Amino acid sequence: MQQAVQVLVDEPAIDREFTYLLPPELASGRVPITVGTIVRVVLNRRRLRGWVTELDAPMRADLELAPISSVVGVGPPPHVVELARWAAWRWAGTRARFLRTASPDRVVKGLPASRPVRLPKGVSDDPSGTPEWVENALAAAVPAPAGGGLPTVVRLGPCGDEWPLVVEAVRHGRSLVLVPTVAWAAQLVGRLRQAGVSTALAPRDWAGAASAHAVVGTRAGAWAPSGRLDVVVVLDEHDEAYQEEAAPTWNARDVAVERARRDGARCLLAGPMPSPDAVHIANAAGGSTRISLTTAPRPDEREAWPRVQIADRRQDDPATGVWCGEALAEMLRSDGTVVCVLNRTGRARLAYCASCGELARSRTSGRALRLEKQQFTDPDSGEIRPAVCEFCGATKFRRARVGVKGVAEEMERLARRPVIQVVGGAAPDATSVGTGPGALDAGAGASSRRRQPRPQARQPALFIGTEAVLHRVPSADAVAFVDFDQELTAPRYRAGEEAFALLVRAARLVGPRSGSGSILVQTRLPDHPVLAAAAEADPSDWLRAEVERRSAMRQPPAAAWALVSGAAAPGYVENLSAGLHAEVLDIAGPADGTWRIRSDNQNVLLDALAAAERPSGRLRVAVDPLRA
DNA sequence: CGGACAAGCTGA
DNA sequence: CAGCTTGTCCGG
Repeated sequence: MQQAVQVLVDEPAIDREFTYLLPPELASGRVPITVGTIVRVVLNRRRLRGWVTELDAPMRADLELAPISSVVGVGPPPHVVELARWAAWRWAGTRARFLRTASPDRVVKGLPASRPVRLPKGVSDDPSGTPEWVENALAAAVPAPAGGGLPTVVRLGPCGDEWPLVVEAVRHGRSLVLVPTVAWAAQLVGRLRQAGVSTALAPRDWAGAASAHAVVGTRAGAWAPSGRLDVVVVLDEHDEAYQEEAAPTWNARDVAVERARRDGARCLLAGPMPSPDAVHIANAAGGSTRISLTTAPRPDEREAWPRVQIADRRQDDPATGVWCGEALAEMLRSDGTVVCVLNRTGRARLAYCASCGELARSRTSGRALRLEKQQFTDPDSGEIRPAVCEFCGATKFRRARVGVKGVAEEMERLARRPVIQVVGGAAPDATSVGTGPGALDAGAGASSRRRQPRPQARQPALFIGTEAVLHRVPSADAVAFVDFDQELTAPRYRAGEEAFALLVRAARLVGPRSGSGSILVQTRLPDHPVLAAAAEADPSDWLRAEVERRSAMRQPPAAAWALVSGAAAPGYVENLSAGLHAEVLDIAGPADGTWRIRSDNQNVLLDALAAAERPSGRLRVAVDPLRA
């Protein structure tokens, strides 16, 4: 009698399993047939790839089963196939999408034999020893039996050394370490190997990850084919690089946390600024119990932040310059490497009081108000009120409006040296097209020769650019944010978090407090919690306020959101509102063809999304997207 | 998704 | 009513 297996075809639009016969010659071939094995099948005259999802599927007497055409190669191990099932629920996507991410990009015919676990002897010889707080962090992350453990949040300054944490992790067993960039991953892999730890870079060395003691990976690394893990570490867990922008909007940190939970592994969410999401995850399922937080000792954390100088623009005479205050002017005249950041979005229109300099902001959300014809418009509530300064009662306002190009030209005159403009795609590693970096010659704005600026750390230079500049320039003596209010008041619920992340990046460019580097922030909101946190090298107060605000405004992670759009959206939303828990769903829309479904309980939302029937046609469901 | 097949529209 | 478009269904 022939064996039959279930196969999930690699066609997200189909998202169904089919039964196929497994011919004996394929069952005993070179590639072992397990759950996850990648096969080729014919479905409706089309040849498709697919994954085996079940061995020994029941025979179907009612139809003539087709055989599997061929075995392509090794696929994700069974527990990762299960993880993909969970992720499909968690982000309202199809399993095929996740299994693709979890599969090797080239055919793998066999895995290397699992090497005997060799604990890193070399690293334990480190004369300085393991810092006590690192030991505490690992100890705090002891997994509860039966996968009930919660992650520990670990806080260390932006220039702090994460190496002891990584060493301590691999010492505790088989580890998965996630980092936001390939460069960082490669550097960690090299260091671990040098220390004698068998290490694979995921997802690049897919097959190697199956047997390595330590796996270091970027976003897709969360899907590495490792066996049962003992420790999961996510470095810079706040970094947006972990989140997939296209639907399904999955986040590698969250996948890693779930993986740790399933394996009963210790889980550490580390970084200089714990994200509200991490706090939520570590916060015993949203209850009010205290979160597990380990921080580097205060002196260490303080040392790991550079000095942050806050230039209060309210006190500057507007006549001296629209974009440049005294402190910045002085910094520009210095002869070190200076990086100026200006996220010029032409649409950002800020208004500030002509007499006291205070920025006009919404009382509820803190977002910048729009000034139109002597009236303020609140971008959140749509409320309109007369333009009167809340602080001094004056009625005259000025508009702040600055762009990279104009500033670059003035900056050259001021600094008396060439300014290198770096404007590019927002994605740090993406090759930018069109607006690629080019050098500006002094005075001449229109240099026709465009070339990559190979930023040399040795040679002092003056850079200006959008936040992309923080990804391109490796180090600097100073970083200046020309107009930080734009970041602080951007019309996105994560604006504060993103602004803080920029300061973290800047901190890494200029180095720790004991060095000579510094950050300068021009602002009309000098008391903003984000700025206070960076200046004090302590994000505690900011985090507390941010978590409270998200909770009060029912924003993620306090509430779960799903944005639904596409041709099939109207029918799908109708099915949702007719569903079982419709009364606890908050359905709003459509606005620009997009509905927003909200619930205070994530499980309720996700179960409802999964239960509602999807009409045929294009449908995009984005769960907790970054921008909403 | 993409092929099959049915139902609807058009023009000589 | 052939010849074409448009829509719905379904796959092992």
